[in-house]
Amino acid sequence: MKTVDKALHLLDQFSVEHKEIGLSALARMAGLDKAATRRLLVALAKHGFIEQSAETKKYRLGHGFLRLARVREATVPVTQAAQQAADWLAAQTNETVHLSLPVAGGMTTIAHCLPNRARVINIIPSELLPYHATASGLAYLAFCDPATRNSLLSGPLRAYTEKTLTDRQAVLGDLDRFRAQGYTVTRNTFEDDVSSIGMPFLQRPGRPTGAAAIAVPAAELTQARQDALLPQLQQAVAELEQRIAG
Amino acid sequence: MKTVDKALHLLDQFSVEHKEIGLSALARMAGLDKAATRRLLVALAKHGFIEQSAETKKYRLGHGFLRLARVREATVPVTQAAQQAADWLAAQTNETVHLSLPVAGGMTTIAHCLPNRARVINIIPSELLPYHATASGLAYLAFCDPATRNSLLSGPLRAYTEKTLTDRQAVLGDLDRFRAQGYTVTRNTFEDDVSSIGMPFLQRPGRPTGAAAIAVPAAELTQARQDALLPQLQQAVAELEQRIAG
DNA sequence: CTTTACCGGTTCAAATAGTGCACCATTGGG
DNA sequence: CCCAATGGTGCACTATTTGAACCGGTAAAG
Repeated sequence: MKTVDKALHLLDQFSVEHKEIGLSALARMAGLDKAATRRLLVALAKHGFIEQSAETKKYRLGHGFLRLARVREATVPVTQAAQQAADWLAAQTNETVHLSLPVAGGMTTIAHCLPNRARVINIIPSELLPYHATASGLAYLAFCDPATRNSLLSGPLRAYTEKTLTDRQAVLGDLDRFRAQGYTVTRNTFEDDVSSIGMPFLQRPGRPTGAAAIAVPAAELTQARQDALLPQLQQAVAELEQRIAG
Repeated sequence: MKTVDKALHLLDQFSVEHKEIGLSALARMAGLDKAATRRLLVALAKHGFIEQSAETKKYRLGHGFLRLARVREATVPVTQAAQQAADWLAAQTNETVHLSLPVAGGMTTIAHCLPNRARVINIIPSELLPYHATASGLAYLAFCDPATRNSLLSGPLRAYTEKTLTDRQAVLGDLDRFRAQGYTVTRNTFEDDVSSIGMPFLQRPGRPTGAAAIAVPAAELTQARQDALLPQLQQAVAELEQRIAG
């Protein structure tokens, strides 16, 4: 189904950073011919997944996604449950929390909560969390099936900081360790001075849906702090799994 | 792009009423061959728009929609603005309000608000509002372009109550009247004892995005009541249009 | 006031991708 | 135990998608 692949690949080009894209630009970004791109856009538009700005002639996502997101949320109420989990965990730990789901290129934030204090780790919800450099991404990788893992790790591993692991073998080694201990820890691998503890949440054993993570200023993540945070993260994940199972 | 059409047509089969659908059932519903259906589903699943229940083997919408709905909402914040408009209008009028967007087969509710009193018109948010039988649907039809109108009215016109107009010519005649006066009024055409006043909200002149409607117990919609409600509906729509234009 | 270089959009012969029947292996009533 | 469903697949046949080259228009550069 190469044609469908291409159409959906077009949709993947849109993001909070690229809300509206012109025909030529979109064709270039997706690596497709202009004519093909246009045909695909017309088909997508027919079903409300794409619309074209009348003045700029640029394309943007259509309202079709609102309806289907509602249906999806009625089917598996993750977003709602995730927000509850985030709020609870942030209140318990007094740290920044975020929950994310896997998409191509990284994990996307679906819920987050900042604690009530002055110095906190901020979160940019639109930013994709790379798989190899974040506690959330690694948590997902560690527990997903090997085929998915290999495909997600197939691209080049960018170094976000000096501490980012860019060697595939080293990452895979870490993943084994993480899988054994049931959670992930990263220190300054995505942003300097930020450490994180991550844990996947599963729909059923061996099938991770997404990941939860607590982000802490690097200096504050002592062994004692980590030991204190872990059970709380575990409890939040357990309750979330309960809620999305039904 | 017939292939893309078919793939998207599959997605249209899913609704709050049909959250999970088996392969054969889905093929039947969409009027496609089983093999073709499966190939399309696999392609959709690859991009996170479909997932398969491991136990029942049935298919359901994937999490891809959550992400893209977020992007869409960041692009054109209709849902948020619509909810504000619904809340304001319900408070002003002390009546039930709902805002909806056009999709295949009817208008889908994106925001609604019930007033603070005992006897109210209830709303089932997942229910599609048929174009020819509701104030919202007619409001959209009256102001959209003729080609869209014809295609939306092309199917058989079901009689929901004794008062539902099922003659295409009669509906078109009403639409002309509605377009002239700028709003729609329906009396018991979708549910008995419910009257509604509807109005489209436009992205730009001649381009309706969706519709707002006030639902009132039929006996209460006197001429005086209608005259009182109309300016409030107008104001709510005007403010909503302001907010979604930027 | 050209010239150049984009842009969105369209065309049609050539190449490729999608089709759907017939066929499994399972599952669950009657 | 059988029949009628289900989900899933292989393959000869055929319809669809492709993309270089092409418009006409606009905007900045010479």
